[in-house]
Amino acid sequence: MKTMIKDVSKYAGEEVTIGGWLANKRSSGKIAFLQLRDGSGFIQGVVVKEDVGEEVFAKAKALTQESSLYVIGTVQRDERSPFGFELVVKDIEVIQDSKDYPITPKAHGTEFLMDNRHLWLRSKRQHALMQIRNEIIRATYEFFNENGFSKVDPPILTGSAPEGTSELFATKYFDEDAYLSQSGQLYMEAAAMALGKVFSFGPTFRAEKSKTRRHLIEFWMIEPEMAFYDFEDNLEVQEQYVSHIVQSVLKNCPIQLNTLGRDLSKLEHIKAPFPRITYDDAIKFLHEKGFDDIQWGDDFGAPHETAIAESYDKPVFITHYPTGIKPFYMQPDPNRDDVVLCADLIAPEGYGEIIGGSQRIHDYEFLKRRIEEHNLSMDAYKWYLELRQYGSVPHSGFGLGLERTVAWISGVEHVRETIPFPRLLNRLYP
RNA sequence: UCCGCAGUAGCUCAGUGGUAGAGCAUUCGGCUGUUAACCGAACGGUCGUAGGUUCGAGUCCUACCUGCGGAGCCA
Repeated sequence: MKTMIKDVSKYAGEEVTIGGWLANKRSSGKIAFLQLRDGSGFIQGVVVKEDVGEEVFAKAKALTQESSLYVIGTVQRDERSPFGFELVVKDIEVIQDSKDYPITPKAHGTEFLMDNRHLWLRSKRQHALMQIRNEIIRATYEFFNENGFSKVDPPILTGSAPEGTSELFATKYFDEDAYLSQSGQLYMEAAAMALGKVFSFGPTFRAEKSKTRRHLIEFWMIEPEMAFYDFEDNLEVQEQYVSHIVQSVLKNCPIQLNTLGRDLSKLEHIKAPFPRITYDDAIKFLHEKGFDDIQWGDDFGAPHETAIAESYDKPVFITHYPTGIKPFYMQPDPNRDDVVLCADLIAPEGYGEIIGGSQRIHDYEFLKRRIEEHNLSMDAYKWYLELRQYGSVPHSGFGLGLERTVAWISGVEHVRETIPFPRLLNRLYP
């Protein structure tokens, strides 16, 4: 059994064997420094010529970037290492000699790195991002499992197009038209009527020609749905969930956040409750700020969202949007039917909307009327309407975009680095 | 789809109408508890594509291709 780098602190003073790759090397006539990685972490191996002899030292000097190898050595505490430990190398066994590794230890452009995404993932920065992504996923399962939710998997292939086909990826289901899912929400509503509190975690596809740092063609969404939860209950789940994942990353990924140079003071205070502002007040606020390009009834653009988010140091809920700019299934405010019981959660620092959620209409006749008003196919929504015929209850849910959340917590500019193999407007390779 | 920026060595870039350059990578040599190590040498080019202006184009003009940033739309 090989020792994992992340566990070496348990083996101080002992001899271990590590299976890994050479990330980089600095060598000379008398001493060589091997930057080793094994997937679990990074550590420096030190090869001293007078201790290992000519043969092993020559082997160390000849090592090339990203060669795979077994390294046998003694774990030693050393204050010069940012990690606290080094490996004093005794012997090296090369598994495969790597030639001309494309990603050199110097600056590279985005296009080149994206063309080499399969190799770029090995870098310290990308490794840190993938581990933070994994921690957010782990903390998501932890949060929902501990709070009585069941994970339910909605289908990815769907039949008729729910809300217009322009942003859907069309495919064939034998002889029928089919589309890749752009949201599992409607299915999750059905699941909530069966299991009470449910959440999904899966891919989502949007055939939008979006070209910004916040957009992917294929991205992952977490969609909880809760029976008997009203609008207010929904917001409380959201702020507790987001607080939980931020605090989990702070607790379990300190090395990764440090690798990324993340300012921890921007994350430490992210705890429920989160501030709220109504759409009405947000419009007033924007007018006071000098935005005269937006009127009541318009949806916010990215600059508007950023301006609102900048006046808070936590994520902020924007609530009660006009009915006309939101989907047909959202429950109107009982006090005024020109706004709906919905909220978007806007992340700080300009990362944009990370959650969209609402209370859903549970009255059969009303929902049916809404479907008609939106000129949607009654056949396609037959099963969805039936949820309101057989024991309908008030219920709410939301969807969180994983990559935007990873980008915000990690502090990286672009969502393309937060998913292993991003699908972008002009990228399907590798 | 619209607006803006870019494309020169494997990579990152400089080159301001007159002989194609540097750093990194690679190879060879030197040297050091090194931190994108450093020093010396070698190797490395259809200047995105097509056309045009000019005695002469990497450089100026036109079109196209590709990428990046942003908008719209959204998570």
